[in-house]
Amino acid sequence: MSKHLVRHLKMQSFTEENYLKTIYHLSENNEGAVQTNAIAEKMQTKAASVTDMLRKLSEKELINYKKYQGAHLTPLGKQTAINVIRKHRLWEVFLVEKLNFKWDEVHDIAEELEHINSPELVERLDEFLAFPKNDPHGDPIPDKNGNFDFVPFIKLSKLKKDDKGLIMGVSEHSSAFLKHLEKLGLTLGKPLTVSAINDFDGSVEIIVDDKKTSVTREIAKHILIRI
Amino acid sequence: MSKHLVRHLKMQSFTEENYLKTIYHLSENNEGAVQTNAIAEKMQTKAASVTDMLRKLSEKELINYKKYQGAHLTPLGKQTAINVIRKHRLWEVFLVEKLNFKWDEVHDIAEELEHINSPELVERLDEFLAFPKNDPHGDPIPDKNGNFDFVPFIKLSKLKKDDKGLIMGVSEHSSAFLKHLEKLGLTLGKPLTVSAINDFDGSVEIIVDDKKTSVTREIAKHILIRI
DNA sequence: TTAATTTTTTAGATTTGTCTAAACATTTAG
DNA sequence: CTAAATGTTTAGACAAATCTAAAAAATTAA
Repeated sequence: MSKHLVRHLKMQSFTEENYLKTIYHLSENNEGAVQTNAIAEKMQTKAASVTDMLRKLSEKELINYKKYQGAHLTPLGKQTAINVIRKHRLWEVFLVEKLNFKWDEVHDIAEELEHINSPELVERLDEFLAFPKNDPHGDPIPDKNGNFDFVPFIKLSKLKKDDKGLIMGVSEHSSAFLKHLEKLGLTLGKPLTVSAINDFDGSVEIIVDDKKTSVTREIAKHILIRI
Repeated sequence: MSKHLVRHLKMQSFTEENYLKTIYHLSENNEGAVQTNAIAEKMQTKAASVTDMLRKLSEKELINYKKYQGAHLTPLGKQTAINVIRKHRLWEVFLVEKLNFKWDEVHDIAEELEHINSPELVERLDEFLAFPKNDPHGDPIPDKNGNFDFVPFIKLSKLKKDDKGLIMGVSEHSSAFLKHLEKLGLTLGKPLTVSAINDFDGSVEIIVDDKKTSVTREIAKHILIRI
């Protein structure tokens, strides 16, 4: 890594930050230690590379790690991860609100911007954007102390016939997925009603804007609803 | 360098981009080949490291380089350098105009932002900022084709007694330098008159806002004037 | 509870960008 | 026009992050 990127005191490389972020996301769902292979898969790398990095992060006291036992974040590592996530989501808001990008175009750019290291920049950006609570995909933006404004939600795939709700977010950020939702009129804040659930394949039939449409069970799992 | 930063087709690392930018700036003043030591000094690195990098950039056809003969940019290398400079200056405008940073606070942050790789982002940022012609230090911002809107200027150190002009820019971006100018009321666009030049040390006495002040010859060299 | 399978780690290489020390070229001065 | 000084390159090493192939540990299943 070039010396030109080296930061001030708590130096974390882009790569280290990406590992911490991945470990954070993987421990969001199932509590407990995060496994080497799970990290490798998420980061599109090899288990051997992950092992090397886990040892390094452990030496820096960013994670707790013992051989064959997986990893979990220390308070310092968690704080670092949340800060990267905060930056990612704030930049996404900027890209959509100020530069008129669509919600399916911002993920990759934010992956780069999230590593810019300037606490002052983050706070001023937050202010410029009027302290947004959620990013363009509905994900909560942690405040400067790392606290999330937690809003409970249910996966669309868990709803029953005749349940109603608002689309609050998505748990998949790929451009293909988001474009598909857009085509079906499924955007943030939209009210919907479940009109039927297909016994055979679990696909969900919904009514949005008075129009009937249907999504596969796989897609329904990634649509987050507030009832 | 992490694979997470790897760009699309014409992949240039941050380091490579910084070398190209430095070579560009060094060839702005004195035409001809840029010397190894000059690059090493500007980049705060060693001549041996520069030699290695020059060979690499030469293989990628970003510079022309022959042993002991220095380097100069190929059209491709020049285009790459100008694009980095364009991004740097646009981000500086953003930081000052939108996030209310002072002109002496933006250089280091822009050094990071200039490497974000998204042509779409740059064009949208340019539009968002209403296509600015100059950055907060007066430097011209190349357009998307790499063309500069060239405005001729003279260094304050070259003016004679009773010459009048406008402050159009600065050729030194350190916070200390810029804060000093600010304290003297020397900001962009300010009209000034040279009231005297000190024979002994070359320092320049000027009148700004009807107040008499004085700058050393070294400082005067970095203040750019349009008569 | 041994055997098969999966997961994880180790060993050894590779790439990028850097360094120091020493050798080699070029330029400048006497 | 040599000799000294300056500038540049080579050689060899190192740290970060990655890889493949093989070994070791843990888990699952018969």
